[in-house]
Amino acid sequence: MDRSYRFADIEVDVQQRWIDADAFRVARDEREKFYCLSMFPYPSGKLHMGHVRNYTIGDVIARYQRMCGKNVLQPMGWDAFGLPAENAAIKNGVPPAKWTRENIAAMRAQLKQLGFAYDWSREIATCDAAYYRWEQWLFTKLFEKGLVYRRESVVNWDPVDQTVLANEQVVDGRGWRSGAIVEQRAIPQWFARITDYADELLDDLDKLDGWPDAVKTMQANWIGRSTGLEIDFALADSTAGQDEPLTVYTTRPDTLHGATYMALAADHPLVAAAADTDAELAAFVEECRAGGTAEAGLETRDKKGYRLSVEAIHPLSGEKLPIFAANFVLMGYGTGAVMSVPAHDQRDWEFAKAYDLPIVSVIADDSGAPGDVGESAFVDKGVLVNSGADDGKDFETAFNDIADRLEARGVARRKTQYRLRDWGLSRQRYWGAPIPIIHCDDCGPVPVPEADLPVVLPEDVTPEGAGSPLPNMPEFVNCDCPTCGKAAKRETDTFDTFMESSWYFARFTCPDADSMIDDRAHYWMPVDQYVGGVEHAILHLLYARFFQKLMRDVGLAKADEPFAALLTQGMVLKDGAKMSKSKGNTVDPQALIERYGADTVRLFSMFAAPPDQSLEWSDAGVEGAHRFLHRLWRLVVTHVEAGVVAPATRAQGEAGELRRKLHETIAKVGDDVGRRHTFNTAVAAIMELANALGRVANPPAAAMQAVRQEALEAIVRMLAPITPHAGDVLWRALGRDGLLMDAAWPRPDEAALVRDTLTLVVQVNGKVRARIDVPADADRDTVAETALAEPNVVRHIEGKDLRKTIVVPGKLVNLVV
RNA sequence: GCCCGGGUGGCGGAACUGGUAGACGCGUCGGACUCAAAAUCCGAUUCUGGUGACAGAGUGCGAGUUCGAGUCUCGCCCCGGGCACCA
Repeated sequence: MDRSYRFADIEVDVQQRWIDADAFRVARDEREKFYCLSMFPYPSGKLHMGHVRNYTIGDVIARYQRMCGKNVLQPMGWDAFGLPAENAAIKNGVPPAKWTRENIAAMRAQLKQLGFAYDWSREIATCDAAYYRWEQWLFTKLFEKGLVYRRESVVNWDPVDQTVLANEQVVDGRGWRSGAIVEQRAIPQWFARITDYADELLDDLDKLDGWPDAVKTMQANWIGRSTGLEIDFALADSTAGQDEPLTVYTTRPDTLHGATYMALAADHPLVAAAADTDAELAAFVEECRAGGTAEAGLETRDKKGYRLSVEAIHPLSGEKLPIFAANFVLMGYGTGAVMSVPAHDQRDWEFAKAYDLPIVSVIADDSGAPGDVGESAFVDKGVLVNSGADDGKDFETAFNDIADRLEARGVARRKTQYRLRDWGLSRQRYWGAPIPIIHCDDCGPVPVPEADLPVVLPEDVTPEGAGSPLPNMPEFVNCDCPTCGKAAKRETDTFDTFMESSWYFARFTCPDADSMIDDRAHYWMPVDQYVGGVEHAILHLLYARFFQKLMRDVGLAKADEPFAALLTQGMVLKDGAKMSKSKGNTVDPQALIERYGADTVRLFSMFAAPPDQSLEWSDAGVEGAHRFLHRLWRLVVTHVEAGVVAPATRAQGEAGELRRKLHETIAKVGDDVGRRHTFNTAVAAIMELANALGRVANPPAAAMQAVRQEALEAIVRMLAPITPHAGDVLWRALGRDGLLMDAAWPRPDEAALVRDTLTLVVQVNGKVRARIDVPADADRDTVAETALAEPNVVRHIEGKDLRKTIVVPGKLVNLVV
């Protein structure tokens, strides 16, 4: 073998061996399957370190499972529709399709250089009509089932560029190009009834044992199921020209006695009606519409209100309550009206302070007195006070008694509500999948018939400025109504790009199917391990779970959930900040691969941090990883020159000690890689073992040479998922045939793990004072006696009473004096 | 504002179920090899005091539970992710 580690030649040669063996192409067979999937990338140009980290994690898991004997599917594709392609088109005058496909080619080449074990025969690009036709098809099925519908909804409107902006394009309430104050504008858009699935999406989280609790909690909170009461507040008079009561929803009807005012969204019908005759109110409503639709912006701006001339009637006391139009109540949530209980809700409290409204505490604290609301709201649940006949009741009793009374009068209804809103699918964009709808003056919106699918997006188009070019393309827009045959107009909005990423995992199982998916999905699904950025913890993962259930309910899929296990990867940082072009702190993986090789880049990515935490980039750390590979290479060279031998199966003395270290390492690394996914500690353990091997005198005695052979074979196999190229060459140097990736993952020899003595820690009052060696089978009394005989222990307990002796078997002794 | 994470040496991190804080790597310092340098190898490296054995302090801050807390509880501070049209 080559005495020095020449990564460049090695990586090209080994990758060619994989290609020659067609090593990653998989099909259904009798073995246990394992579907390992990393979130596919948006083809933005070239790979960044976040991609490298993500795909290395996935590849390590896939290769590990393969060595454990499973039939492993690991595919790769491209989430190819999206906003950046349009921005690039405007900037460079290149059609988004061309830009996107060139990026895909560049990034595919980089992924191949990194040696990821993908079955490239399954590659998907979501901008291909062969792919998106099936989500168009599903949309028409959902239309038939009533699971999609059209209604008005607000968007960010740039009044200067005359276009709809994404939230990302609204900076401090202004359009990113024009600088104009962004307005909210309502336009008709398509929605999917994800709220019909809210209960199942929430309840099925319990089935996802392989998901991080943090992600499940975030999803549960996002869905936000609550039980409460919908209450009607009659208006005090009809001067506003409206007799409909104001309906509010509350989870705290026990605080109803403390309601002192009402707050309405600026676009609530009652506000709109009042604004017709009140110019000042109309101006306030305009002001509320400025600054975009993003929730973070709406929630953080100063709370403002405008008092209407109408008043509401409290349903219990009959008192008149003032009504405000308020900028913090949103029409999109619930009913667009809230009952305000300033004593027991912090936001209501702040508004009441600002507008000098009464704050009445109606919930007692632990002492039985009304909760103190002088400095802030008292939000705990408790016993009612200042509540007339309801005084003294606890939350549950008060909730039920008040609900019963109001329901009997027909002015309230118990209701389960969700924070989750229906999924808006429409985008006023060019580079996306066309929504397969035809608008007919007579028939209304008509889905495109299956035979006419796909609705193909014209690709030889370069958007030149703000707005989609599609509405200005008569050849795309003009068509005939599928129902009545009259001239009609095609829908020009495209789908939200989350549509494409909501089912690609299923399509990978059968990329050439002549239906959306076929029964190959029944074999491969669900994904056994999904790997991707934590930033997708809510939206992408929720939509994908929803789609899986939709595909199940149209009879295509069997699995209820798409991803059995999930690993959320942390960010890649440099100098404590996320790598980004704007910060100028990016590291180009390409340069690193050329300088150190793919194996070093992969090794550093796995070693520098646990996968679910952020990773701080370090050039020196990469050097360290590279150095280790050189050291390992030399270790194998030294060993091979001393002679390749049969690996040991038992050993005594010094060789036995080393062999125990080896099998302890095998046990730890298997657990770290297979169960914990803490690749950093697995690498550290392998480095420790390699350090121990480096201390073996050379040339060694026969018994030691056999253990070293066993150890090096184990190290090469344990590193195989992380550094597959160097490993493959070393595997053959050690006298083994075949592809390393098909070698069996090493298993610990239990017999080698046995110890006859253990080292225990002796503490006095919880502080370590000595260490003792005791027989592994020593009983508690023997251990305690040995501990008490230690000179340094004696010093610390002399002249004091021994009050307690705690013996933790195998760990420590704590003497309490 | 709301939801979810994180905070440990000079740096990245380890300590998995409440039981030796700092594994492994980087950096730094010292040594070996060399005419010299690079590479490589050996040793030291949380801080304070001490020649030393050892002693004291120490895991963002402040309380608490416990024989024992980086780990559990409560209250803060700071950083990161998400908030429905970035993907």
